[in-house]
Order: sequence, then structure tokens, then C-alpha cells
Amino acid sequence: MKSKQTTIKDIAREIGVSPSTVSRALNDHPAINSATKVRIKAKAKELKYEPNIVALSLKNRSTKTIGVVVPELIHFFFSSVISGIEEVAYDNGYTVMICQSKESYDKEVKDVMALLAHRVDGLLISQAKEILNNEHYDEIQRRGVPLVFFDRMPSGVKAPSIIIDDASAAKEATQHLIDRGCQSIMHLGNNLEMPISKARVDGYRQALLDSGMQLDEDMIVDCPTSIQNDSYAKVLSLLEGGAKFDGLFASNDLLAIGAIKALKQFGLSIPQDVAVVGFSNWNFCDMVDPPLSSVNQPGTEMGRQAMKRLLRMITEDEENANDVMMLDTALIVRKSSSL
Amino acid sequence: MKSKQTTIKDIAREIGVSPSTVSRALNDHPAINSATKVRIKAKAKELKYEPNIVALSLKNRSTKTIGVVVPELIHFFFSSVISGIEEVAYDNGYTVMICQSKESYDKEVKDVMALLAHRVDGLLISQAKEILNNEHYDEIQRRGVPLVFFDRMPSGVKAPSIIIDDASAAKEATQHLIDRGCQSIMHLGNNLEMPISKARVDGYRQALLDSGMQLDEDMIVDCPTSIQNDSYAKVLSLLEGGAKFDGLFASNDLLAIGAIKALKQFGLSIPQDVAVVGFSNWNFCDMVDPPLSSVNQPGTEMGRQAMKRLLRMITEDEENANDVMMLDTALIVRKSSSL
DNA sequence: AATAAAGTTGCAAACGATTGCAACACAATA
DNA sequence: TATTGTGTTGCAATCGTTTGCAACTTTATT
Repeated sequence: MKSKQTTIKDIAREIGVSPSTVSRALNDHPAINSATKVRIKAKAKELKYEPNIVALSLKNRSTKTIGVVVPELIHFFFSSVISGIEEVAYDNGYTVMICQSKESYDKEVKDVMALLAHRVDGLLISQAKEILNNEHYDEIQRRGVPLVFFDRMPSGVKAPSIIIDDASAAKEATQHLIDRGCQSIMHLGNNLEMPISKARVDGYRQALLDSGMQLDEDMIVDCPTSIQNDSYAKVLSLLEGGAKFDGLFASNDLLAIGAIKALKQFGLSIPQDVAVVGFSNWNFCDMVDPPLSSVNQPGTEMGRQAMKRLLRMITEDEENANDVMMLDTALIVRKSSSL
Repeated sequence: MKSKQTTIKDIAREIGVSPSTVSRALNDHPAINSATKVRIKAKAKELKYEPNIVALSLKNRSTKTIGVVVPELIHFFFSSVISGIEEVAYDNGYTVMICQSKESYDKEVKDVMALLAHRVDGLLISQAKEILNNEHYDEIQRRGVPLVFFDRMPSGVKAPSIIIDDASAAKEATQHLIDRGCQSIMHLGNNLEMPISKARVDGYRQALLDSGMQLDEDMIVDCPTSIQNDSYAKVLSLLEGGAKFDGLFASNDLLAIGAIKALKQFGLSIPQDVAVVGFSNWNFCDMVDPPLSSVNQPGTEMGRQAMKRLLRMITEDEENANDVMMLDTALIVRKSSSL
């Protein structure tokens, strides 16, 4: 059934020349008689010939394909990144293979090995939450396949990465709550094992310290699953336990939404009683009630930059570097934290 | 740089046998001496040999890769479908190449041609909003590449499809509003050129007719862009123009959210003054205020079924069929339409 | 007319893996 | 000893394309 795909040999047979001549004609090789070229090209069009990329990949030892591993596609942020990646890849004649690690270390390793077996020309990875070791990253580099991380980078791997300044973004968000008059600010972290989560906690801490506010470790709550039910349940039980706070900075928007639900249910109003700020600026931030203030992460731009960096590694065949590009974030203030 | 990938020849050279022997040993061919097998397998592990899928694809004329074309990845529904597709593909040893048409006809055609050039073993497509003709679908079939549509299928192409019963789902949603006591129900359509949008309008009409309610064509409003601003502006101007209605059924959730914003701003309360139902049951439906009633579209299941159907076409080499599988939807009633 | 110089085209090898067939060594049988 | 059988391995072709080199035809030059 796959037999209906036209090959260079079919054209050669029909015209009565050798496959090499057809190949050269289609690539406008100067040595080929122009009349022959015309005949061959016409026949190619007639038979809807399309070069077999698989054969070309084998010959060129380059698949013109790059592999992407993201934790979850359904996250708005990661789909935006993918859009940016595809845009640049497409413009440069590359196609993209996307895998989802589903936040699992094992799946991430399998994905990476599968992409390597497919002989992708490069890899763009955002690390899963579950982190065991870096062996698969080392294997990528041992094989000489270019590698760039985005958003979530591991420590101890010599590869470029495109990230945001999580600490300073978190600091800005916390500072905003302080400026607004909040005296006691809670932080909901998302899996504090992750480097980016740690960085956000650091930013939160720094803001409090800089303002001479006291740091209460009990106010830092980890919600590892990042499902709004998690933060909903945790915040509700804290409130019921008598916790008092007038500001809340969450490490992602889902956690913020869950917290808002708990706060509302406890009879508190937002932002009057508690001001809330999220992180990522997901597309639903201005749809919830009240509209949620959040730190905007430039997903599409991150994808573009990551792909550009990878292209530079592929084409310039440069040695491993570990430069870090930090993209600007912006705090989007909405009603959940404004007076 | 790509030179560091171990091949069968490397193993052969190091052991001192021919590549054919290595190949047979790794595939546990009975003719190979078991001592030799052990030595070869050990060496393969040592050199971290991984078969080159590109070479295998060329030889087998099968890439074990399937191509997917969706309108937009950032839509929750489509990312869910992708997850379902990947799940089944993965379990059957296939990898997935994803393209986004961005709702553009030209991009869809380019994506399809690129995937064909990559010699994917099959294609899963959800059609873009912009529809010009079916030539590219015909070309897929002319080449004998299996094709299955999901969610948005074209008319006039003989290929299987996995969809939901848009008309009956829309009818159920509208009926729910009628049962709730709504006297005058508005419908916000999303690009009424699209078959699925037409089907939803049909369902809406049918529900009204069945209940003996009058049909006012002015109550059917097209919002082609599917951005909440579109429905926000249209609904607001209708309200200001004196339009009266106590129910609203939107063809997708974004439109419903935009409408709710307009209604609130006009001083109407939901669901008391106007009951609202959306379509797709996006993940943010229970995060907005009030939580939005919506028709649940089983995205992941749709992806699974589409991939299964495609696998059957690939493996059983069956002739073109055009069976349609309709998946069950369920109206999820939330506060936006409950008393 | 002989030779050189273009102008065209084909052969064969290569990319990495698989596989039918031939070839070899050695043991068992007649 | 000759023959058959069994176990093990290699050769060569194949998938579709590209490309250095050789070979051929035709035209230009002396």
C-alpha cells in the first residue's frame, strides 16, 4: 500500500534515463541538458514526486527533525513554548517531534532514547518534576547531539538554557503584595524539590527580608501536585487551623485558583481580606473571579529563543557551552491584588 | 558531530565478524553461535548501540511514525486529544509528529505535505476553520497512506472519523435551558461555516422546535474568531440595543465566558437573569465565576479511538472506509445554569 | 584529419540495517 | 572414502537518494 509513493526511479524509468540524471535534474545540476531537465521536471510534477526524507536523512545523516520533551502539553505555558519552537523550526526547514514526560523521570528517559533512536538533529528539553539523575542528558551529549534546556533546567549539565529569572520574578510579585500593604504573606510552592520552585521561594524570602519583614517558615506551603484541589484543601485546613494572612503568592496559577476557592468559602473576600498573586499568567487568569494577578512568562518567546539557540549549535557545530538566557517577565496586576 | 552514534559496523569491526552476523545476533537469529551472540550483545551494550531507526524505516518502508494535524495546540480540547493519541501510539511502538494548522488552509496543506514527505505511516487530522478544498486529503489517499479524521471532518472524503454528535449534544444543552424555564434563548455560534458549528445550530433549532418555541434567527449570532472579546462585544452591543433573553447557549466555552462578562457588566446576574451553557468543558470551567455549565467533549478518549482506528487501517491494510464513530458527550451542569 | 575541449550521462559506492542464498567447516552416515 | 547433514558465517542486494569519477558524444581547435 505504501507502493504508491513516487520515487526517483519511477521517473527515470518513464523518461528513459538513469536515476542519477533525474536526481541531478531535479537539483538543477549544471551538467544536465536543459531540455532533459524540462522533461524530467514535468514528469516529476505529473507523478507528484516528493523526495523521500527518510532516504535523504540516511544519506545526509541529518533528519532535519528536532525532538522536544515537555512535562505536559495541556499546560498553556508549554503549548505556547511549542508554538514558538515550531515557528522558528518551520522557518528553517525543520520539523518537530514532541513528547510528554508527564512529569515522570522514566518517561522522560524513554522519550529521550526514542528521540535519539530517531536520530533527531537536536533536543529541547524541559525537565520533569521527578528528578533522579542526569545520565540520559550525558548520553545525549556523548552522542554529540545538541541539547538546549528551557524553563526547567537541571543542575550539573553543561548545556545552554533559556529560562526566566524565577527568583527576581517571585521577588517582584511578593514586593507588589508588600507595597500594597500586606503584613503577612503566605507562599504556596509547587514541589519544592524543583530548582525553579526553590528559586521562587528564594525570591519570596528576599522580598520579605529586604522589607524588614519577619520570615515565618510555616507560611511556606508545598503543594506538590499542582492541582487546584491540593492548594484548596491545604489552604482551607490552614484557615480552619487559625492561620492568619492578608497576602498570598502562589508558584502557579492553578494553585492560586484553588486557594481563592478556599478563601471565598471561608468567607474572606479578595482582594480586600487577602490579596492574591499567581505565576505564569495562564489564559484563564482574566476569566476567573476576581481576575487573577500573575507573573507573565513569555512562553512563545522562550520557544523561539530555545530553537534559535539550538539551531546555532546544529549549524555552527560549536562545542558545548552552558550559557543561560534569561527572559523578562512582567507582573500583570489584576483585581485579585489591586485595591 | 553525529559521528558518535554507534552502528552495527562498529560492533562488527571490534568483534571481527561481519555486519550481518551482528544483525542476526542482536535479533536472536537461531543460526548464530550462542557464544558469539553473547560477545556481540556485550559489545553492543558496551558501545550503547541503538538501532538507527532512519535506516530501518528505509528498509522496512515504514517509519513507525504517525502524523497529527490539529488547529491549535493551546486549546485544552486538542491537547487532550493528543494525549490520547500518544498514549495508544506509544503502547504500539509508534511515535507522533504534531503540526498545528493555526486554522489556516495553506498551513494545513503544507503540514500534510511535510508529513507525507516524512513518510508517516498514517495521518490523524482535525480540519482547520479555513476550508478551501479537499485536494490534499485526496493526495494522501492516492498515496495509499491511511487517514482518519477526528472532531472536525470534511464532507466528501471517504475516510473514517471519530467525532461527537454535535447536534444532539447541542440539543441536550438547549433542552436543559428550556427545562430550566428559559423562554428566550440566544445561541452564539463559532464560525457557522464549519460543519460542527452548523450541527450545533441544528441541535439548538431542533430543541426549540420540539418544545414548540418560536425560532428567531436574530438570536443566532456568529462569532467567527472564537475569542472571548468577540462574544463580549457582540453580546454587549445586543444588550444595549435592547435585546432580551434569559438563556444563552454558546458553541464554545470561550464565547460563553466573553458573554458572561458582557452580561455582568450590563448588570444582569447569572444564572438568575440569564442562564448560560458553554461547549467543550475546558479545564477552566469550574474556575470561572459562576462555574460554567458545559458539554463535556471526551478529548482523550477521542484521541485514543482515532489512533486505534488508524492502527487498524495500517496493520490490516484494509480498503478505504468511511465509518463514523460518535463518542458520548455529557452535559455538566454547574452554577451558571442551575437554580 | 587528428586532437583537445566541452557537454551529457551513467556506474557504482555510500548512508545503516536486514535477509536469501551460497559457502565453509566439521561430524555423522553409508 | 565418499556422501549427506548440520552448524555457523559472509556475500551481496535492497530500501531511495546523492555524488565522484569514468565514459561517452559532440563540437571546436589546430
